[in-house]
Amino acid sequence: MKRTAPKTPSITVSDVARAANVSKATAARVLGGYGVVSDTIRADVMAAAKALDYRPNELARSMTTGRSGIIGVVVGDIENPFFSLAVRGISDAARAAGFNVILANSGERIEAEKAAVRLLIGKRVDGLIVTPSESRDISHLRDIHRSGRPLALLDRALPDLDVDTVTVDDRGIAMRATRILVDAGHRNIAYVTAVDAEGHEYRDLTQIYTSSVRERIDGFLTVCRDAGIDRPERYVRLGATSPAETRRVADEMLSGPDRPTAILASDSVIALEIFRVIRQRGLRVPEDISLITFHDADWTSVTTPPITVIDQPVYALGKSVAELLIRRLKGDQRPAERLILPTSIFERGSVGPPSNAIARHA
Amino acid sequence: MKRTAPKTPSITVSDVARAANVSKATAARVLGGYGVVSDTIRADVMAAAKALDYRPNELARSMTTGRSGIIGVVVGDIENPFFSLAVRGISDAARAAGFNVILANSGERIEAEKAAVRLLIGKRVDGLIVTPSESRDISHLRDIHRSGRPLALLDRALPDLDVDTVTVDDRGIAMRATRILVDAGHRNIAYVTAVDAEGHEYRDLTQIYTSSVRERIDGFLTVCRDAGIDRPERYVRLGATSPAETRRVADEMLSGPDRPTAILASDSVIALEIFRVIRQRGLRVPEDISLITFHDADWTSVTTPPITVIDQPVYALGKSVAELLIRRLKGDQRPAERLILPTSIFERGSVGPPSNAIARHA
DNA sequence: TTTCTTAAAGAGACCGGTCTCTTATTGATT
DNA sequence: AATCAATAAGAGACCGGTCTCTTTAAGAAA
Repeated sequence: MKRTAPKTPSITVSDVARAANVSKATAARVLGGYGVVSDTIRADVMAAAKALDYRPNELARSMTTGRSGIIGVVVGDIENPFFSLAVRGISDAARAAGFNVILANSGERIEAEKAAVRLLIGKRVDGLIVTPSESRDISHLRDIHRSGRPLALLDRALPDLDVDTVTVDDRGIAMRATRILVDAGHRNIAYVTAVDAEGHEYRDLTQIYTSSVRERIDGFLTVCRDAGIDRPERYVRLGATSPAETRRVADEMLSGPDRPTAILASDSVIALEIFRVIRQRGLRVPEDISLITFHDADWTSVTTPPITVIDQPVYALGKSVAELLIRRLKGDQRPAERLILPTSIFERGSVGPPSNAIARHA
Repeated sequence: MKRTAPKTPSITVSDVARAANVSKATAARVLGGYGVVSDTIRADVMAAAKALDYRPNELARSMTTGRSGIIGVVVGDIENPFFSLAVRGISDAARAAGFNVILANSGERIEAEKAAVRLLIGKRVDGLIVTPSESRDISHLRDIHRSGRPLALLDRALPDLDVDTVTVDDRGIAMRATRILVDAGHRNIAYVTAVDAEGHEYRDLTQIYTSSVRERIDGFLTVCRDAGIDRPERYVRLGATSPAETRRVADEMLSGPDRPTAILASDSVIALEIFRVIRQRGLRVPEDISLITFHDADWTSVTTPPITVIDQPVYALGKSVAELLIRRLKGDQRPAERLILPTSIFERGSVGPPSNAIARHA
């Protein structure tokens, strides 16, 4: 154990003031860019600052001002291209408004999310953007609110939390996607999501604490039921939390007695793994299995066949939520806004008629 | 303009001290977890803190200690899966050691990189990890060094800067990849990189200021020359800085009089776009064009055919550089280390014999 | 009982900025 | 020439922690 950190004696306003033969207050006015200073003195101070290579201590600055110029962002998984892209949207909007972004990963684990929020509040970020991984435990999000810092929600709404929120119409778009599959003749459609629940088996919507996924499943089931499919909830698969888990889920699903003829994947990372498993098992898309996935990830357009996707406006999602937050940071007081961005479907080549009837009899 | 920020009067040590009927110093000892305090007093203070919902102000804390517990990371482009993965490696190592990460994007622009470094130094991060976008202008990196903060370099070495560095053997692996193409019979091999230079035309290595890319081109040219290929530098293509630019470069390249029969792409984002263009032009991989890319990105294994890739140990790259930096932060004084991690090639299906001879006469 | 040692708590300076309040100087007004 | 306002610079408190130094109290040693 070292006794103390190797203090780096950096140049302070006082040092500059001394060198320029002015008071600390005056030097601070010049260096901080506030208050009124005569041109001659300003020049002197600037010269001294340059000579000494003065660098402001942002920490000290934001301690007194109470503002850090930083927006804290907590996302589920930065490696997921969905989030990378949303984060770029956030960063671009933030930079444009003179804010910086500090990024934290929750890994979709509520405890990590809480820790990240606590850290960011401790660092006195000016505001936070969070993708809440759960709707059950949102005490930490309430805390943000209570701490006086604005909070905005990305991609996932929380009915109980009245804050700026930007999402897409998950239920509606899931319905549209499901309808494409139903219209193609599918009756055995699987919905695969990373979200997990008690017992890893889907029973009903109240198990699902991620709002976007709940909405999607709701939409999916609604269309299935409308189409007269019996107990479609049987085909909802949970727990595709990692590539390995997804592979397990997919393997189990594809080797089971009644193999789905179509799959709706909740994100592109899951879809990629499912696509791999389909291939490995010697099955063809869409002849043997149809596939639609959320998020127009890079790879979906270069596979053979290219994948039909739900194109969420991911970049805009990030940009909008950041803009909403920044508006708040600038003192806007209007009631919380819930933005729902339009979403479309890119129909490519991964949907076809179901194979089972033909296959079984062949 | 609001007069002042909406001050949130947060609970401070003094508040807790008052509530617990002890001095500020004692409360601070309990809350800060240092010094000696009796068990009874400790309990009192803790109770008061809980009752008041005290949250330490990390800003104030790190101002006095001089330590922030934060590692600053400046990468070229977070959206590039290469960097996302490396950042995860960094984050994991950091978290394991009790550090947090603050991430900044340079967009491979030197000015943005400098601004990011300045910002992070201002925020008093404990150390920095940078992927230097240029080797020409490294004054800002020198500044870090001078400011007493440790710096570590990721993926790109700087001969002039004697700091901890983790890279791969870019030259060697480029040679291996090129040799695979040469051995398959190719004589017209293009190397496509995002790096740009004066005039956008490759002339010689001294134009290239990104060490990893310079190394790669060097390896590439060496093998080409050894194979007796005439002026292989003609086939080096610069400026694939964005998908649109890549498309432009690829289009120009593939419609030119002597179309390459094989392409070596400097990263997976470039390769994806090239693959798209190849497809659009009705060309086949590998029958018409062979393709190898750096980085084993997700999509490379699901295309038809799957792409032969150079598998860099990206996660390990991030993890190692973070570990090196953390070692420094803990006071290690040993001389700067330059780690070179081993790299391999996954031969998949995107390399075949050249087509031109046959194609031209067919 | 007195003195010495040690543990525990208190007082207050400090980090590096910001910002309010005060003072000195200058020019305009009558 | 005298008064007043406006401008520029200075003095010093403050933000919320940490940390050194001092004081107090209690137990051990003589």
